[in-house]
Amino acid sequence: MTRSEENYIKTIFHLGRKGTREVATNAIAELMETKPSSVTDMIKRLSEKDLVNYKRYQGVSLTALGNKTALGIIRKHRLWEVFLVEKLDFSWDEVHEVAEQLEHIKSDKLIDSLDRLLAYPKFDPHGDPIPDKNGGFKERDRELLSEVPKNSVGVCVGVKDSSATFLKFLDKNGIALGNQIRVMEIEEFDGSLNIEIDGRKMQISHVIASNLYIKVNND
Amino acid sequence: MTRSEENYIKTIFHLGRKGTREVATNAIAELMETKPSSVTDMIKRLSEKDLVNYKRYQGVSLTALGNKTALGIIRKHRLWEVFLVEKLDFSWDEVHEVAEQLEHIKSDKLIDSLDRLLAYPKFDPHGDPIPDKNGGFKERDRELLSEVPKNSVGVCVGVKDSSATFLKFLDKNGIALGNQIRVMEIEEFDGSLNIEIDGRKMQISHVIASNLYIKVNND
DNA sequence: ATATATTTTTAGACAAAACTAAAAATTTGT
DNA sequence: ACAAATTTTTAGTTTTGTCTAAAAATATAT
Ligand SMILES: [Mn+2]
Ligand SMILES: [Mn+2]
Ligand SMILES: [Mn+2]
Ligand SMILES: [Mn+2]
Repeated sequence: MTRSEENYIKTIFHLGRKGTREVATNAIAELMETKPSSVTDMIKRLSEKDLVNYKRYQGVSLTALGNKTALGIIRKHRLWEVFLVEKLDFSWDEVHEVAEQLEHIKSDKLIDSLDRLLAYPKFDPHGDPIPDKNGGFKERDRELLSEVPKNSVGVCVGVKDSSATFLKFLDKNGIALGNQIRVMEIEEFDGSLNIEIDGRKMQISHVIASNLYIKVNND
Repeated sequence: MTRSEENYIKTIFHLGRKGTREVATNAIAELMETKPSSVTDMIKRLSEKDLVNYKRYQGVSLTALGNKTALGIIRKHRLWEVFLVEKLDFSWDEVHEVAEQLEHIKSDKLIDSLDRLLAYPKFDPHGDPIPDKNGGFKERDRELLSEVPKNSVGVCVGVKDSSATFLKFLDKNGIALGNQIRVMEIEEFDGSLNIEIDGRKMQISHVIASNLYIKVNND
């Protein structure tokens, strides 16, 4: 598989999770910053190789083989992200770009050894689950901070938007994965929240809250 | 720079070390397992980018920029080889193939952090020197085992042929970098050697001896 | 010195992956 | 239901990097 094919497969996988079963040509083009005509060309090649199901004008979905391929790439991407943070002291806003390159390195032994070196991590630096060798992974039980009721208590376990700008914003405001969070007040007017995070009180906008995942303590 | 351009630059660098100043089109083609016509095409592109000096039919050589580029790639290649051996328990015959891929990853921060993680190694698993950030490196003082006189004593510091087959042969016969070597006898007839290696006596053929570098103890 | 052999370059083709512009199919609005 | 808007596909180019076959330059051998 070429690098480009792998990137398409990964994008189709991500778009297939959210939203509808069949992924639209335009959606792929937009996410990959390419043109719809290029997407159509590539989809045909992928269809030829039995990685996607494709009927023209009907959108595209991954075959079983395509799905397995996608999970393999995502496993590599996320393991490399952990490596960069844990072993090379990268910050969580710097890892994605490099992982985009590293995810295409082909060597089973390499990725298995990396997994062992990192002590088989289950989640990447953004709180996203890492598929195991066989592509299996459990989506962690979590909710957007913007969706939980007042007085909820939990721990911050992930980000929805993992852009560098958002992550740096969180750093600046001392918000990190693992922090204890209590929702003190939800402002009707603009949806902003008063929270207590690791003992410290602060106010965050609705936009911020809708990009933070927490695991609620259910007693 | 594209991956392919980088591979050409690296090959021209290696061929330029040994042998003559100007590198022949055919030599590049042979080493890269490609056709001479493809080489000519690429050389023109590299010349356009000021990475090589080229006058048709006169062979090719690296410019200052090309040289610096080559050293950067070789630095990455060798650091990754050290990483694979030291951190991921690869054997020295397994690292080259993966390093061929990893050497093309683009991130200064990545390679500097890797260098730090590995404690700034000076040599790769095959005894080849690792250029520093600025492309500087000192070729270690060493000689082929086949060229030193009888009774020489020294330490094994590198291999000339670093193919997996040769390296596995060395493993099988318990020969490794760092071993103490004494040349007991040189057989006139076939150039084979009787050596004592880490206290153990053995006989090795001329071919083997001419692919092992030793640093002779000069007293 | 001249014919022969070797090396290198050119010319023309091809595949991958992208693009633009235009056509075709589908969806939406009234 | 039908026109308009949107989405998707096709057709035709482009760039990178490769190839084969043929031509040109250089090296070698008698
Ligand atoms: Mn990422
Ligand atoms: Mn991630
Ligand atoms: Mn190597
Ligand atoms: Mn090496």
